[in-house]
Amino acid sequence: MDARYQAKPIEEKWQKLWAGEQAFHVTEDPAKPKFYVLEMFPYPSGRIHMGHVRNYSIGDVVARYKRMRGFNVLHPMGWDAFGLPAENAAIERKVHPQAWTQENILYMKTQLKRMGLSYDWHRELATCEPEYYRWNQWIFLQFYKKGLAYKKSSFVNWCPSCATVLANEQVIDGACWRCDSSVIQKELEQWFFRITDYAEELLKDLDQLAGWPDKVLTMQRNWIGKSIGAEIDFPLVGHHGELKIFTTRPDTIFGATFVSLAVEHPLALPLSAGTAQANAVKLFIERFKNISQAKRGADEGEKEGVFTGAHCRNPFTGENIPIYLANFVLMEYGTGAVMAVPAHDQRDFEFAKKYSLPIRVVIQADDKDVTADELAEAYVDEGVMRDSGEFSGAPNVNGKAMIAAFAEAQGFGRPAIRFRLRDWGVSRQRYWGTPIPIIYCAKCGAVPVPEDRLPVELPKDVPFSGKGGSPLQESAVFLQVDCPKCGGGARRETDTMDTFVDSSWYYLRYTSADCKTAPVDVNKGRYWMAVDQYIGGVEHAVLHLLYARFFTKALRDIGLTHVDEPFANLLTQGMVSKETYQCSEHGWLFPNELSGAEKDGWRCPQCGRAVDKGRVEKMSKSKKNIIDPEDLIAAYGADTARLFTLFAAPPEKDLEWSDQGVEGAYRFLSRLWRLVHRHRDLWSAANTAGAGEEPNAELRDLRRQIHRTIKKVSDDIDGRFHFNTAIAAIMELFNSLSAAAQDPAKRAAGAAILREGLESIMLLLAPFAPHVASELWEQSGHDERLDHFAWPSYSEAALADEQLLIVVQVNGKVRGKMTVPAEITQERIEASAMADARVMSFCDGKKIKRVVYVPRRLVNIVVEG
RNA sequence: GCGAAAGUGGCGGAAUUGGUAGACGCGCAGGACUCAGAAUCCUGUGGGGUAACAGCCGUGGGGGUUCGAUUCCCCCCUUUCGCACCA
Repeated sequence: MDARYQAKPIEEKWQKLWAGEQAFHVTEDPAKPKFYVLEMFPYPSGRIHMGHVRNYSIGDVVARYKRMRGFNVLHPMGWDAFGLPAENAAIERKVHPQAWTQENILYMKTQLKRMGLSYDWHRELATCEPEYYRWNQWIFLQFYKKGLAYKKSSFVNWCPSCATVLANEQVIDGACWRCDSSVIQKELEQWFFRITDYAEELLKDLDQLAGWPDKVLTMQRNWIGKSIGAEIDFPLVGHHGELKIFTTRPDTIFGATFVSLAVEHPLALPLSAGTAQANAVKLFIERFKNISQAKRGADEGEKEGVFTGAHCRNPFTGENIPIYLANFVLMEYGTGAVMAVPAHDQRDFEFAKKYSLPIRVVIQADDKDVTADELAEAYVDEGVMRDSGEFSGAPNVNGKAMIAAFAEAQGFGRPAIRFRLRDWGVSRQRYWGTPIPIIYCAKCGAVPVPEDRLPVELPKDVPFSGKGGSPLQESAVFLQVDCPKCGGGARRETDTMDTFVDSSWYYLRYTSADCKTAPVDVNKGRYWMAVDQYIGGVEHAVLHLLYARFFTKALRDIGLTHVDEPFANLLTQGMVSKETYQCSEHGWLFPNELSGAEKDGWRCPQCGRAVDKGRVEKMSKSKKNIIDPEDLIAAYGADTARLFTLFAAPPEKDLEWSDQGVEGAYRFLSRLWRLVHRHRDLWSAANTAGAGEEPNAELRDLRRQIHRTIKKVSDDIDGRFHFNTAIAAIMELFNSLSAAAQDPAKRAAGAAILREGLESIMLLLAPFAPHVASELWEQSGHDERLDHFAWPSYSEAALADEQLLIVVQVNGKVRGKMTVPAEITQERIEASAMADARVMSFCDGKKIKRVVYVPRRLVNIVVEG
C-alpha cells in the first residue's frame, strides 16, 4: 500500500471495476423498496462544467446512500441532445449537427465516468436518436387525436432579416440576438399543446408537492395565474352585438366610465369606421401592432390610447360610455377588452387623468369619505360599495359574487375564471429537433402521419446556410410525400418541435428505455415511477418543470402512467460562482493574466490600472472566472472534486469557488489515507481476535462519538441534504480518532474502538468519496466490497450520555457549567448550581425569583434587579 | 412597483423544536521537524480587555414578546432571485 494518497490510480481502478461488472445496473425487484433518483439531464454542449459536477455529485450521494440502505436504486443518465447550439455549430463550422452532438456526448460521457458517478448506463438515451424522438411524434399524434395538439394562428417574435421565429429568450432589448435587427410581431400558423386544459389541475396539485421548494411552487402558481371574476357583456351603441369584457372586480362595475380594447382587438377597426376617429385609430394600430407587448409602454409604462368614436352601454348603469384603444391592454388575456374603473384601478386612473375621462368612486374606505377630486391614485383596497344601485352598502368582497350572479340572472354576464397560462407553442423553424408528424394535402388538409410510418426521420442532406427558415424546407426528399389519405401529392410539415417536448417525458423513458412498442412499458413505469428525488437548477422552475407535469397528466389520461405528478421531491441546487477581476478599461481578466501581487493590489497587464477584485459571479466564459472540472479532476481526483463541492455550501445555496477549499478537501482525504495506512495493524489477527477489556470512560466517549456521527450523517443525508454538515461531522470524528491513535495507551486499549471508528468513517464517506473509501476498505483487509456493504447503524445504547454538561445561567447569561451524571435529579442539579461560587457571586444576595430548568441542558436562575 | 429568500468572525459556513453563538474547513500567527524550502505535525485564533482570569461588547439597524432570541412578532436598511401593465 502506497503511503501517499494518489487519486488517479485508485479512481481508475474502481471505475474500471464498476464498469466491468455493471455495478449499478438495476431491474425491477418487487422484493426491495425502489428509489428513483434523477438529475436533470445535460445538453451535450462539449464538456461538463462545474454546475454539472455539483448537480451530479449531489445526485450520486443520494443514489449511493440509498443503495447502501437497501433500496433498489434507479439512477439513469442521458442527453438532452436536440437544440440550437448544434445547428449553430453546423452553420459556423460546417459540421453536421448529428456529428457534433455525437462527438460531444462521447466526450462528456468519459468525463462523467471519470467522476465515478453510479449510473445505470444501460438506460442511457439521447433525445436526437430516432428511437427516442419517434415517441415524441407518437405522443404528438395521440395529443392530436384528443385535441390536445392543434394549429392556430398567433403572434410570434419574428426577425425579418433571419426570416425565423425567435423564442422570447432570443430577443434582446427588442432586437435579434444574432443579427441585431429589430424584432417584429408577426402572425403565423403554429402548433400548440393545450396545456391550458390542465391549468386547474396543475394548480391544484401543487398542494400535494410537499417535497418541492416553496419558491418553485410560488413561481408555478404565479405563472398559471388563476383569476376569479366575471365576464360581462356591454352592448354596442349603434352597432350589432356586444363587447365581452373580463374583470376580477365586478364589484366596481358602477364606476366603469369607459372601456379599453387591445390594439389587436377585432372590433377596433369596424367600430371606428366611418367616424371622425377612423384615421387616428388606424395610425394608432399601425404604431403599436408590430411592437412586442414588453416594449409598447416605453420605459415608464406610459399609458396611451385613442378614442374609437364608438360607445357601448354599461349594463348596470345604463349609461353610454366611450370605447378606447389602449396600449396596455393584452389581446391574449381575457377577452382583449376591459372595463375601465379609474377610481379603483391604477392604470385606468392614469389613463383617465391623461384623457380627461370621468372618475367615479364606488368603493369607499370604511372610515373616510373620498371624492373623485381628492384621489391622488386609485383606491384599490377593500371597502363598502356606494353609488351602486341596489348593491350600495354591501362590502365589496361580497359584491363580486353578487354582481356576477345578478348579471347571469339578467342574461348579460356570468361568473368566469381566467388563467394567465397560455397554450404551449411547440413549432420551431429549425432543423435539429423532432419533425412534427403532419402532412399537408391540398385535398385532405392536415393529415397525421400514420403511426406505423414513424419515425419521420430527419433528412441528412440539408444545407445549413444560417439564412433562417427551417432548413428542412430545402430538402426535397423530406418535403415531398404522398398523402396518407388520398395518395395524392402532398408536403410535409417542416417545423420541428420545441426541445422542451423531449425533456417532458424522458424520466418515464428511463424506466424502460429499451421498450420497442411504446414510449414506456407501463408495468415497468408502475414499478419505478414517480421520481423520488429530482435534482437540478432553479432556472427550470417554470418551463421544464411545468411542461413535465403537464405531460405526466396528459400521458396518464392516455394510460401510459399511473402517477399524477412526476417528481415527488425536488431539490434545486444553487449556482457555482467565483470572484471576478475587472479593469475599468479592458474589462474582465483571467486571474492568471493579472500583474503585480495580491498584497499591493492586482494590476491590469495592459494599462497597469488597479484591478477591482470584482464581485463573486456565476461562472461564465464571458466573465473569465471559469474552472474546468477536467483540470480539477486531473490535479486532485474526482473524490476531492466531489467532496469540495458538497462541503463548501449546502446544495440549495450558491457555491463560491475557492482554490484553498479544494486543497482542504484533498488534505482531509490525504490525512485519512495516512491514518489508516499507519494503523493497518488494527485489522491484523492479533488485534481482531478475542474480546478486549472493558473500555475506560474516555474510550467510551470515543465510541459514543462514533455512533453519534453515524446518526448525524444519516440524518443529514436523508431528506435534509445537509451534506456540508455531514462531512463536517465525519471530519470531527476523524480528528478525535486521529488524536486517540497517537496516544499509546488508548491505541493499545482501544484497538477495537479505533477500528470501529475508522471503518465507520470509510462507510460514511462512501457516498461522498466512493473511490478512496472503497480502496481504504479493501486495503484494510476486508474481503467484502465496500459498495456491497450496508450503511452502518448506530446503537441507541452507545448514544446514551453517561454524563451531562449542564449550563448554569443567571438571568439568561451563562455564568457556569457543570458536568453531572446523566441520571441525576432536578433537585440535585439545582442545588449544585446554587452551590457554585461563581454563580452565587452573580446572585449576590439578591432575591431569587424563580429557577428555570431545561432537562439535560441548563439551569437559569432568575434574580431581581 | 409587486412577490420570495437571505444578511452571523478576515473568508465559506454551523447552531434540526426559543436554551453554551461561531461546529467543520479555509486563512492567519507562533512552534516542532529540516542545512533550507515544500509537505507534515502541534498550539492559538469573534471584538475589545487582562500579567493571567473576570466582568464587558457581539448574529444588518431599531423596537417588542420571553427567565432566555441568530431563531418568534413589528418597523427600517441592504443584497439576490422571480414576476413585471394579466384588468
